[in-house]
Amino acid sequence: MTQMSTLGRSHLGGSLPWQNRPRMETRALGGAMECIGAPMLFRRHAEIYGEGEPADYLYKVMTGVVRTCKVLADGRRQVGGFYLRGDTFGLETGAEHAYSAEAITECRVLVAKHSTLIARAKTDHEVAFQLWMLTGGELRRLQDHVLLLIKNAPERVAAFLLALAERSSTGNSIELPMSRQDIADHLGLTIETISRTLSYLESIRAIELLSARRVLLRDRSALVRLSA
Amino acid sequence: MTQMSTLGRSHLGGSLPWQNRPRMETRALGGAMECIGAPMLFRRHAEIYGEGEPADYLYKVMTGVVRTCKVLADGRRQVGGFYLRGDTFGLETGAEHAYSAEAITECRVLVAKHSTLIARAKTDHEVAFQLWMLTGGELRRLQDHVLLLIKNAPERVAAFLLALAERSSTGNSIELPMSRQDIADHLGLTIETISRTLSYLESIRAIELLSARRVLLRDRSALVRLSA
DNA sequence: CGACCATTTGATATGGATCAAGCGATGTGG
DNA sequence: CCACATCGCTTGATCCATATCAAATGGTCG
Repeated sequence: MTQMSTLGRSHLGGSLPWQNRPRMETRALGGAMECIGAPMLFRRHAEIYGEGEPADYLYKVMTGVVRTCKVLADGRRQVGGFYLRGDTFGLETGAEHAYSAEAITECRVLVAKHSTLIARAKTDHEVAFQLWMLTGGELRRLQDHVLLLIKNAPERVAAFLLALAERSSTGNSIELPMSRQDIADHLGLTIETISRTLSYLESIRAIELLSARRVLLRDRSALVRLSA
Repeated sequence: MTQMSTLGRSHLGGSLPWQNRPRMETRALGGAMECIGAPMLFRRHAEIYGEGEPADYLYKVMTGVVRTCKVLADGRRQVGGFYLRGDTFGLETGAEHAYSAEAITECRVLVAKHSTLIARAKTDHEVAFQLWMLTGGELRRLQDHVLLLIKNAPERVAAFLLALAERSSTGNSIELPMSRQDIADHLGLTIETISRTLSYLESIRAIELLSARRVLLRDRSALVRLSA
């Protein structure tokens, strides 16, 4: 709460390292994000906003990877999702952020004031529609995630790898910018199970572990079959 | 798909058993649902719409209970949610229903054409806002559900009972209109585990099983503690 | 080179699934 | 009115997938 206002002031007020606004590929919000979004830089592991803080801003990843998390009273953590280049996060229909958001890698992010977008939405139906669609997209992602959470470990990991490959669209070799712990907390498993399952997938030649953070999908159909 | 159009025609076209439109308690959609919604009756276990069918209608429960489900290829079923009186379901931002919907009990439901609401939303910001809020509410429900799915069995069941009590607001004695299988498929457990967990909760005096389908919450704080 | 942290691998424990039987309501036909 | 079938639920016994505990390995950065 307190930190968010600090964040808002310091980040948006300070001089920024790259004043030239990046060109955008997506048409979400009819370019509103690009028009009114202020660029910000977050370093690795920096908190972008905290759970329960006022949801005053909407964010869009330009470069880097962001995770959203929620921590239960006893320390268990749920990673709600990973946001890659082009993804929007932090959009809420309530007053507060339901999850916190943290930069997994150094990140460039566009930030738009929520109230400004709402004001626009009142006159521009397209903006209103896009806000709705963003929430709807997030809803669909969560529906898929619920389905994932009732599956077994190989199914979850296979589905995760396929989804990540789909989104990062970098061919068959995908980078895992997040730690095993992040993946585990996202899939509702432990780091040991993630590691073992990746080893298992390698043993059946579905993937190859080029390094801990780089995976080669060598048999997508096997992964699809596995992901049930 | 095919069935939906059939449903659309037959249900909306036929003469209805209760022509006097019910009075409504909620202000969702600024009363649009009440103005343009056609009343429909579904009997126990009737399918309201199927997964993958065109999402042409939006529904609101007047009486009875509805469940939404998704069935995986291998038969595993996920019950997405239970919808009680006053709840809206079937709202999609995509073209198709992500889940199917079925009446758990005999149900009276208001049905509004999706395209009509969209058309209204273009001129009436309030309607646009309410549609967004409905999707946002569903999103928040799903976020909570994801959190629930990473907990253990007693935590899940306790949280489920508390949430149901909250929503049905019928004091400490709550009715379970859904079967153990429905609850199990909602919480990602088996009927045996649901049954055992309820027995366990009774053994620690947190609840009392008045009958299989009626539960007395006799120690809410214990349930809250358990639900972590 | 050495310290540190992330990841992997191994051994064991355990919560919930599975398999199986019993029980209690509700309904049906004799 | 009762015998009996059915269905949903409960309870018991056992199994198994994943968690937990523990140690080894490897990669990174000073």
